[in-house]
Amino acid sequence: MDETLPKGERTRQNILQAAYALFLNQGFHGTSMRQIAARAGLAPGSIYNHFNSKDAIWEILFQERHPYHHVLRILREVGGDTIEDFLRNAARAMVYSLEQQPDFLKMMFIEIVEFNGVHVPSMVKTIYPQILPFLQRFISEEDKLRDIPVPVLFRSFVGLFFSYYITGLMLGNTDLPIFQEGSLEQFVDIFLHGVLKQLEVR
Amino acid sequence: MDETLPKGERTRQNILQAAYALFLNQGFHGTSMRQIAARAGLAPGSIYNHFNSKDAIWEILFQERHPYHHVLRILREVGGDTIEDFLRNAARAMVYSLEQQPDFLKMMFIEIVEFNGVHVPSMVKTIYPQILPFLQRFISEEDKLRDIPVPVLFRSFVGLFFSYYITGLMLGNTDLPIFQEGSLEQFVDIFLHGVLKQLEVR
DNA sequence: CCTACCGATCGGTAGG
DNA sequence: CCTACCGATCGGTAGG
Repeated sequence: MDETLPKGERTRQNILQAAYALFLNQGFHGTSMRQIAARAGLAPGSIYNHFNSKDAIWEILFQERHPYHHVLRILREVGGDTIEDFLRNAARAMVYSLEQQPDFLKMMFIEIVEFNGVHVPSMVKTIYPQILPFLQRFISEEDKLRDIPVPVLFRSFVGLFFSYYITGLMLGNTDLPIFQEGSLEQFVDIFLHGVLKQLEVR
Repeated sequence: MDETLPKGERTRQNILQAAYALFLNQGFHGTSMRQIAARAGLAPGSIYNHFNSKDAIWEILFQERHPYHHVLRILREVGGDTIEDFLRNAARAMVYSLEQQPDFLKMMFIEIVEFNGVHVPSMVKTIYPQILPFLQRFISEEDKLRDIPVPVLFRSFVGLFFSYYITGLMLGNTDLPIFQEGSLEQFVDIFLHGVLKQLEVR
């Protein structure tokens, strides 16, 4: 934890970090304020010096730690001369992220299961301007792409990782052949082949 | 409700139906036994004549109403001369199901968010034999398919609907152009193009 | 003696 | 930031 922060802000961050870890593991309603306080090293009532309610903690976390921050950062940082390279590199970066913190997509699932998505519209308003540059990138290379609306392309690409994540969890930690290493690379390959007019021979 | 059932069984089914509806709307920990009882037309304590605990209710529901029943029934019932027709018909049936009961995939999200997937492995054991015939179908038409492991194909197809569902919720009920009618048809089109060696001209 | 269920209440914990 | 505590409600069980 950053020692240079004012003490109050440090405590606030401790609470957020504790809540984030607990919510991802137990869900929102499965986590008590007492658990959060204990993990943050506080007395139960002290959280309310920093947040008005349990819901308020979720609202902050959903804004500040929504997976879209991570996904957009990846999309911004990866290079690629062609749209194909760009998508492959982005997918590879997503694989790496999912390995590093396998649960970071869970934020979205918690919002849907426990809040019925009530915080989603305002989040979309925030995201939308940040998505436009990438839609632009698809549009600028439209000649290489099949005739599919660009927003659908983008949605389909993002959906790929949810598809991979949820089916992975559905298959569980079984040894069935259906669950094998490298599947995501193959998911991406199916997507690229489905989206590009022609694929380079590789 | 079936009047021919013995009264005890009828009550049991009322409880399961009430719990199912409430869990899909509020999540597991967000639903109280009292709410379930009220919706089933019972006194709060009476549930315990039929189930030992709240968890026991979830375990039954996760077994009996898991989306895989629905998905496998669709796959069994739809026809199609070619693998392409089969996949398109199956996808169309899934679209219809998602329109009729938009939340039926939520079961899986609740299990992941609120139970960390502890009930998944035993469910997979039950499913696996029922999946094999469809894998077989892919294998029998392998000559029409690109060189992708069949289990990955199947997983990718199932994942398509989760991808569509979750990105739909992420986009919320906004009027943004990214969310448009017919997107799922286009998702399926991308998948088919990504999976088939050649697509019929249409 | 069984089932299905009641009103009331158990020990603990929820958010505040 | 803590201790102490509230109104209410939690999941689960009592006797009849």
